[in-house]
Amino acid sequence: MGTRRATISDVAREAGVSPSTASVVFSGKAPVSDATRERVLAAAESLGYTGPDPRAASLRTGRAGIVAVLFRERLGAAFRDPVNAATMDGLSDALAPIGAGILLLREDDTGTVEAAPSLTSVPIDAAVLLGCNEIIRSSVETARGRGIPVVVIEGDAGEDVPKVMLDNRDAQRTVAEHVRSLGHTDVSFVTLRTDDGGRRGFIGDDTEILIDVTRDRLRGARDVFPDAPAYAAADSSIDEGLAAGRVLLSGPRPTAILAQSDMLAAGVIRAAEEAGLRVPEDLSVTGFDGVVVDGLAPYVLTTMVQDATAKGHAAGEAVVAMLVDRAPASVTLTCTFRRGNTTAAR
Amino acid sequence: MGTRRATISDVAREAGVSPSTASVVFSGKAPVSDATRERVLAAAESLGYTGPDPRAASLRTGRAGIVAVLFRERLGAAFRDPVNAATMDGLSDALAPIGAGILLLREDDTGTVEAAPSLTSVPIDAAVLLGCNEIIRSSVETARGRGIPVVVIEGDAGEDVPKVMLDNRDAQRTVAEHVRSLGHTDVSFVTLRTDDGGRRGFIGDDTEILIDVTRDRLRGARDVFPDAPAYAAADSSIDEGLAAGRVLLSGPRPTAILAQSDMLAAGVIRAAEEAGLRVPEDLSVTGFDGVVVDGLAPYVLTTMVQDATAKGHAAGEAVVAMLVDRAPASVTLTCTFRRGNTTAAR
DNA sequence: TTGTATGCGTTATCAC
DNA sequence: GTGATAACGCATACAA
Repeated sequence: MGTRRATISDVAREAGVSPSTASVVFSGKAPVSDATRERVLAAAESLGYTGPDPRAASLRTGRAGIVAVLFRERLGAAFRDPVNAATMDGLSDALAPIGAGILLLREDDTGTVEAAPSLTSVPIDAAVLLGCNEIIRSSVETARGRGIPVVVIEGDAGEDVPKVMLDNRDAQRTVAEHVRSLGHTDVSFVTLRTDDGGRRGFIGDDTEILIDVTRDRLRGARDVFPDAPAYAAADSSIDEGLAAGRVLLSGPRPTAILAQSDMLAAGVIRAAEEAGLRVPEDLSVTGFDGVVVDGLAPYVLTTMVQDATAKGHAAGEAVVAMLVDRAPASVTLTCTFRRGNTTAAR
Repeated sequence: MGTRRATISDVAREAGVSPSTASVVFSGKAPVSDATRERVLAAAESLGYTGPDPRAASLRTGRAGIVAVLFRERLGAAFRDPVNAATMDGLSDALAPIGAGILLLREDDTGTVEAAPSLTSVPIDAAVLLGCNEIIRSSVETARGRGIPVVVIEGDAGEDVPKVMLDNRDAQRTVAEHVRSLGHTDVSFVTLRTDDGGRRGFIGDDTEILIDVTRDRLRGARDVFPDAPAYAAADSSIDEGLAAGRVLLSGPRPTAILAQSDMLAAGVIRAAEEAGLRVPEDLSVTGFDGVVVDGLAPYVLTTMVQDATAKGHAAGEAVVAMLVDRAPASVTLTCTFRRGNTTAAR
């Protein structure tokens, strides 16, 4: 038992071939006669050798077969959000051709830089930054310092970092214009989180918003309703939307509420029902994302539909491009307006 | 530009020290005088060296700082399930002390073994198998063949593979007994998926169930109601529960429906509302998991509460134990009964 | 088609 | 506290 694990050299020796020949048998990078292949495989079998050690191979080839995705939040929280989940699906698909695994990295909330595995301590070929903000931005420098390709989703990390963007501001403006065209003037907003802490409450100045998506969508809404109050939720969930809705419906009542996500909008609708208001007759509600909100039927949200899977896919393709030395493309995806049954004329 | 990236030897030379000393400066594994540390750090800075290459380090140390989690499903689907998400949270926390990242691996549905990164082609220190079934079980052999420690969550992979189990059968029996004690005799079940395909429909024999959790919970329910019909959902979601509920409420109507997850139970409740039934007066509904179902209020499900975070945490601790050569513990977590307001006497 | 030689970048060990 | 040396296991250029 204390015997050391067989290496490819051991296999080669056992098979009576050179290490390079044995290597080729496993990598398939050069033709090998059937006879030798057989012998090598048999030798491997008899020695309990199950293939090249990925650690050694990655040192040699410079490829680890791993792409890191960097999150701000706790991993669980990150995935409960259907938009993130879809993004991961798309990323995973786009990465399949190069056979790269996805490594989840969580930017240390605690500041215990030592213990946290980070872009620098783990073998990766590329990194995808999701939900970029001021803090995460420094990771870009770290990664690029090591020559690791980086792609940013919905964030800006400088000129030469490929990004996958969404037309958040324009899209939110589109919804807002729809609402205005219905005659609404008393409008309130429910926004996504404004910082990593996830504090709830009314937002004064949008400079206090540290998260790009939140800020951009709010600006789009303010393009149409400059003075409408905005209430920040702690995260994108129905329950947060419910809480926000309760607050917004308790004072002087708006006739429309624009939420920055469908989950939040669903919560706002519940708050309205709770207050005895009918949607859309008494209150119009809009969302953002176009995700399927489990259990929201019969409501169909008026919302901007984004293709989160495509977002992940585009990021994955950019990664693949960089890894094969092609120029990666920055893309901006656009949302499409979907009129549901949650908005009506005033 | 074409110049090669600096190595630790370059830094050492620049600083006028030996490579081993430079190494120690970065690893902190041995005392170094302040003066030399300064010089090394300065040299690194000037050469743009940002620390040891993880690939080379992992070859040398035998540690990659990565723990793989193997899923059956698409990544996105895997995480939308709140139980999985919580499990990942727990795992991530338990792994934090050793600073390991989490690598998502999806067992290839396609059979394209070549392209898919798998336990054998990627540098990992340990693997966690989630939602074990017959297919995934072979992965255990693969991993163990390479000397990679493996932990299984809710599955059995043989005597010497540590597992984190849940008392699924006992727990489901507990709920069933509660329902029976309320006087119910006409009962139906809604189960989790029975195989990777996720087909809907009534289940005949439980030998056709390939997923351990589903089979165990069903057995617990059958311990109390041996002849109750069981309808399999395609996955654990409110919408699937709604579909199943519609089917079960369209024929001879049961007075109670036992669902194998809270999400499914929530859907069943919607189906009941849709059919004009009051819960729990006309129909008792139970769930499983004890997760927060976003937007289900004012209902509080009668359910078995499992600590999914603890499950992930236990798996993580087992991994850590194995990595430091301690004997890992197999644990069985137990669920606790929670009486909500969705069950009532017949 | 097969073999030989070399180095990928690091760190553990030991001696000083 | 510091330095010399030897692996770690493999893949590739090149020669045969």
